[in-house]
Amino acid sequence: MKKQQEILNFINQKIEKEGYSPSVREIASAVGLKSTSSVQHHINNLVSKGLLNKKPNISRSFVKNSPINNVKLVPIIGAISAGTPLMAEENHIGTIPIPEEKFNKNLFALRVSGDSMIDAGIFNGDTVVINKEIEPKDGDIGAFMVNENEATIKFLDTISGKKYLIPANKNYENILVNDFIQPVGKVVSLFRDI
Amino acid sequence: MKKQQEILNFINQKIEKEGYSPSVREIASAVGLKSTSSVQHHINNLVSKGLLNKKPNISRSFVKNSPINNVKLVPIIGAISAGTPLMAEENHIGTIPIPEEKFNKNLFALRVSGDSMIDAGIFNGDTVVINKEIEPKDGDIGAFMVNENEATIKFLDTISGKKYLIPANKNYENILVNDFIQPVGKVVSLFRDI
DNA sequence: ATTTAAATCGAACATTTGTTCTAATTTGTG
DNA sequence: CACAAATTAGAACAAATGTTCGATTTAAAT
Repeated sequence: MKKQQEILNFINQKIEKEGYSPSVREIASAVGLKSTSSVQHHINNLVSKGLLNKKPNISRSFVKNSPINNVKLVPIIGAISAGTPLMAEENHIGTIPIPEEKFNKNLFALRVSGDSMIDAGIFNGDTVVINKEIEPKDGDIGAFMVNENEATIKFLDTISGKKYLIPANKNYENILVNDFIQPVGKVVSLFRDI
Repeated sequence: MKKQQEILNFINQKIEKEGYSPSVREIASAVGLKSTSSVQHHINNLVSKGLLNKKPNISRSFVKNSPINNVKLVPIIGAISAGTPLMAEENHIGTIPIPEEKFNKNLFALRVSGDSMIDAGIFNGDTVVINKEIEPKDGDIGAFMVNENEATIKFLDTISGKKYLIPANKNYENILVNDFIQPVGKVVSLFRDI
């Protein structure tokens, strides 16, 4: 019973460390068994218990059942160079890991520049994740293209019948939404290195 | 040149989808090559270019060079129940993905409760990542055990020769550091769902 | 068209590898 | 101790697999 756990640990550890599965003989020598059939015996038990995944007759086909597979990477957009579209490859300055349950294909991340949202706890240098599928509604924090090349993070709200981009910093003015301001998506997460 | 990309894509795709590497023959039939040596030829090129990792003479030992492998999971600590140590399993309320370059074994995450650090942009419900290896210095934001069961996030600083935990909210008082207050680590990252 | 280089093929070989079978050994139980 | 069950060992085998070599075809360059 303890050998099975030992085998399971070694398999996961090997995949984690080396990037590929161990062979039955590598397992045998790692856990101190002299016969491959002893390993096979435990493997069969682990598989029938659902604790281990493998394909029959295929070498090194153990599959790691680790939560690390439930992570997706989202591109981070940095400075937007003139004329290039927002999501262009040359604007990507990194990636950010996102748990899969929050993930969909229309997420991306934006490096925040400036302190116009400081009262909302969004600081210069922070990274915000934006869901392009959700159009920001009144009261939401959204990302907007204010001209062809510049993206900004602001609250959206309606004041006396007109839509405004509203900074969270009294030193900045509200911006009346005109036809040249286009919503990109809703801000859904925030990351900061301290 | 295009075949090499095709092979690389198939390998990564296979690992991503199945969880283990393809064999040379599986690659051959997937990309439409009739000889294993043709595949071998391209594999050698890819390896010497540094675009592919594999161990010689070991089957299915291709290593996916995807950035998703460079992600580690860090436990999130929620409410600390009475009497249980900070890192006890029962306090873990989730995990948070962290890029590997920032990762070391002494990271964990804490769900922030309260608004005492609101002026530092740390809000109620945020998740902060704490490095237990770094003892917070003056000016740093750190996590501290204020009694056996309660952790708090505060600035640390020295005022007229005495150490204080300093909230970032004028509605809260500074806390004089006594023997019952122990540093846990330095706050290094912050995550927020919006 | 001629030459050169690159890509592909076909076959073969030596290991590696998963699997099976039976026997020996250890462990647990009454 | 005696017995049954679980674990391990040993050997063997067929299939899978990585690799190499020389020949052939294809593509590129002169």
